[in-house]
Amino acid sequence: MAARHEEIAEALRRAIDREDYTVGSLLPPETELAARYGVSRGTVRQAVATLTAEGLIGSRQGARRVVLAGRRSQSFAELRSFAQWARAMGREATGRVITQEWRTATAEDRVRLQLDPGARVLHVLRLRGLDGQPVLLERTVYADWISPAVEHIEADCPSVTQRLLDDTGLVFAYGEHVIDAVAAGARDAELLAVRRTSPLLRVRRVTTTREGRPVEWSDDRYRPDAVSFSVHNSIGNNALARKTAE
Amino acid sequence: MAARHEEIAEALRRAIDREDYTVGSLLPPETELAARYGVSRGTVRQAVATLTAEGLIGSRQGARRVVLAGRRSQSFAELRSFAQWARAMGREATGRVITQEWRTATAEDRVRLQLDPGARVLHVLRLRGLDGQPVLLERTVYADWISPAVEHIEADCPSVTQRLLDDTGLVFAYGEHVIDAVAAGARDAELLAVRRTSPLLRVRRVTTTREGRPVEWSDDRYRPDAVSFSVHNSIGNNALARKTAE
DNA sequence: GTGGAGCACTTGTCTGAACAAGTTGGCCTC
DNA sequence: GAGGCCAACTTGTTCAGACAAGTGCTCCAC
Repeated sequence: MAARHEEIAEALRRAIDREDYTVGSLLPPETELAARYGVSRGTVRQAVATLTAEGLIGSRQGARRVVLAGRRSQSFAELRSFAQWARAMGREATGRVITQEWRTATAEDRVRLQLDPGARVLHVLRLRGLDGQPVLLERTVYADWISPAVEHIEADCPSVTQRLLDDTGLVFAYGEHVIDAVAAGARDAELLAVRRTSPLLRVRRVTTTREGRPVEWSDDRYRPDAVSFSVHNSIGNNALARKTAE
Repeated sequence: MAARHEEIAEALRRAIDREDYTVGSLLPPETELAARYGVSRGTVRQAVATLTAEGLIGSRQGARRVVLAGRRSQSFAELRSFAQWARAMGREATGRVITQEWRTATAEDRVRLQLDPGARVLHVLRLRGLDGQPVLLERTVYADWISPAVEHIEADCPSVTQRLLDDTGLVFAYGEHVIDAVAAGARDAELLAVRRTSPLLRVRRVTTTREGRPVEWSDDRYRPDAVSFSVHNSIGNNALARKTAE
């Protein structure tokens, strides 16, 4: 936390948390906040823009900003790492590799991961749990250039993301997620301890490095009684988009 | 489209669409863009910040911005209105009210919609389709102050959002969405023309006005073979958050 | 050739100022 | 009392400049 605008954003978040500003109430004007924190109006605007993007407050020209949400659905709960997310919630994440094998990249793999023809990719089927309960089945395909580092990670490593960061310095920086629902197959049902045909929440995602290079793509299936997703959107900020089947 | 920074954002979007900048390539430096469009660096930064939030480009201090995604998953495809979204995709939206009735607000209704005890709310069950195929079943509860306007809308109105805007000037400005999966019940199955227990994608949402006042909350169930959702997130921008069951 | 130092380049942060545009509430008129 | 107009307030847009901080490349020494 170096930047002044981040400090101010955090101070405002805490104030909302503390209910200094309750849901539905109005935030002070920018000029007042600028004076209070001893910064220029631009810096305050940067701070409140962050909160607006997070969905905590609403903003429109001419009117004072309004507090939209109170409970801080821990937005630092990173989507990047299952283990980091679990720890942030005070839960313990477990992970276990079920199967792991090398295959030649299919046409779909090559498109999603920007690979050359004939590249060898690593397919990993991993079961993940929260406090001992299985909640997520991941079918992940890793790009050829990162697969060797993934291959030798022990089967019960709780955080692959952290492990890759420590070993190779790799950071998962961007992700594209497509969400739908599927019926559990026989394998899914057995591993997740649900009945066959019971509904699962599916997230297909592609993760890329800071440079924009795809690292992995994955078909993740969650037990919907254990995990859900939440998105905030506003008139000027459409993070979530509806899609039709291709 | 009045603001200069929006024009520049749109110009850059089109350039990425046209593949003037291909996926993985680098965007010109801010100073060069500023010179090209005859604006200050701050205005360019506002434009590229928009594209960064949309997930089209990646940004990090010291390095040139990189193009992350090419295909413009029409991000103006509003999440606010099913009908507007369908039209933007060149599809025809239909809607039909199945049941509609007044009830006294439950405790849950009062919390979600910020209502006083004893308020009367309107429950509407609405089936929506794309090009004649049923794809979405909406169970919506409208706040007492807007329900009278909703009550008299004809049963087959294709766009309730548009209708409320025309009739009352109401704008749906903010939304909080929680996404999971459920098995189709008997009623769901019959109306959506799927087998009972087949998986449905469920979105529970609360919509508010520009002033931050809740208008409606809804349990929407989509046929996952027809509709999915997509979200982009990045290291500094977590629109999507994972949640555990309460 | 390998590693490190250094440098040019690029993005991030912040200021202070000015004007545009939308909102809100009060006042005045009819 | 109802309606409309206006003025104060507040957020949105844009500018020009300065410095901080991270990246990536070249070049040099070993």
